[in-house]
Amino acid sequence: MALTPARTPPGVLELLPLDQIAFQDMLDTIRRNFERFGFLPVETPVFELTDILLTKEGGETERQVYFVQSTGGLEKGGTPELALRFDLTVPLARYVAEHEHDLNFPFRRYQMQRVYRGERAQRGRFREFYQCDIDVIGKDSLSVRYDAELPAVIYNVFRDLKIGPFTIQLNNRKLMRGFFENLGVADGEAQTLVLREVDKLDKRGADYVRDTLTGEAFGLSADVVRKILDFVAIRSTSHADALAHLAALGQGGDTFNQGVAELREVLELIRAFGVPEAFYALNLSIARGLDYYTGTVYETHLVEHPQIGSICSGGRYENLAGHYTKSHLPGVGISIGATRLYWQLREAGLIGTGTSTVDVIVTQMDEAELPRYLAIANELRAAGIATEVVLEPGKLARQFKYADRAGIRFALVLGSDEIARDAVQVKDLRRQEQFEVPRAELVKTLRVELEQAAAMAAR
RNA sequence: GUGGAUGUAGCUCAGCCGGUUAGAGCAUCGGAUUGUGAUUCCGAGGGUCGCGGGUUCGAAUCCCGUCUUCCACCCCA
Repeated sequence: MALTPARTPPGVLELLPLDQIAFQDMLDTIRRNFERFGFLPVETPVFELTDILLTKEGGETERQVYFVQSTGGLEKGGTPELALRFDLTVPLARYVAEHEHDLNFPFRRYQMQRVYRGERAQRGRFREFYQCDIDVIGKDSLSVRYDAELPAVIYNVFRDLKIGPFTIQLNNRKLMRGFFENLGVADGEAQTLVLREVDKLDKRGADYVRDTLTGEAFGLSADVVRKILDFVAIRSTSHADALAHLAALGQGGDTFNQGVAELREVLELIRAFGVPEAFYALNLSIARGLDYYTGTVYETHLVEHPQIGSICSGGRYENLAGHYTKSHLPGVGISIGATRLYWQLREAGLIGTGTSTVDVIVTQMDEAELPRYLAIANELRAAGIATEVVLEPGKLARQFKYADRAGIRFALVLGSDEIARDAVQVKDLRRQEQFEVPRAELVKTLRVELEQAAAMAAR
């Protein structure tokens, strides 16, 4: 019989156990901080009704969505009834609209689940990946103060992930739109297109963007383009510098002035939220491609690894669920693409394999003593120590090799000698040390060893 | 979805002006006086050379097609 090659479809990230542990550690850190800031957990199904997901009718969305079809439906043909979610924001909108009367507003939710996009697979781009989102949804209105809270969450998350210095970069869509209006680019659609080009500044360089904007597609004058590029080049180097830049912008139209005022308030509050000023900055080139952002927008970059790009982004939107409810539900949210982040951190050497979740392995010296080994394991487990017992007889060398490859740090050895002395040999495979402890002190000793190991790992 | 490159062992690759049984390193598995791993030594398994067709006495090697993967664009986490 011909074998079917065992392989994953392209565009997925499947990990070996120790890597999976490292990835889960990352998710745990993110979740812990989301909860610390008082966000509530929500999970939604991987698939939604097709008409819910495709309300936007955007060609891009439809091209990237995976449809889900039952066998019966397949025979009937037509557009499938179900589709896989491609982000967590659309499901959130549906969720909030559906449960509107049972939710407490402002509604603060976090959600960490996989999403699916039918993209052409490429390095560091996935078709199945985790998003870790937090959003705050207001009823009728939502203070701009929440726009300042999210950077505080971001700061706490990435500080705890210990992946080096980073900058949360801020901009405001109102400021951008107001600025474009002043230049005569009044049409919303055109502004979006210009913003999208401006977003490529860091990647493609000023010359490319200048050529595009003065070219046929946009037809802007050289003077206007120069003003845009100068404006968009503004970056702050400190809190005071950011405020000075805002002050220097002067007055524009209503939209422009509102954008400036919002940015000023957000900046002031970010500081009050306790984010050190080295970790946030004004960057007027941050545009974000998504057209539903209406105010504050964020991107976060690692200072020492700019090639990684944004590791967390989001912003303010004026009305979350307009497709599903007449209620006006403004919100602000951010998203961490955990799968890509993990993958890139690993590529950059910033994250290694995890530590095995198994603390101790009980080796099998003497098959007849198996009940004794199992009793010890039960005692350790009761004390909260994750323990594995070797159940099949075999050479000790093999057992150690197994433990080593599994990344299990401590191995217990109990043969007739130790049993006679009522003692246990504890071998630390990492430090290549072995010592004997009285049987009665085993749990206490292992606890101390494990605490030390954890403390060393945390440094 | 558009354009460009790639394809030899599980992985990284060598072999390619056509010529005997296709190689290396790493990995895997086994052994080195029976209670100690990752280091050392010895040995073993593993490839219809992406797939199909063509040229030829003879193809991993040349030609055509096809698929795959990768890169860029689009878009984005």
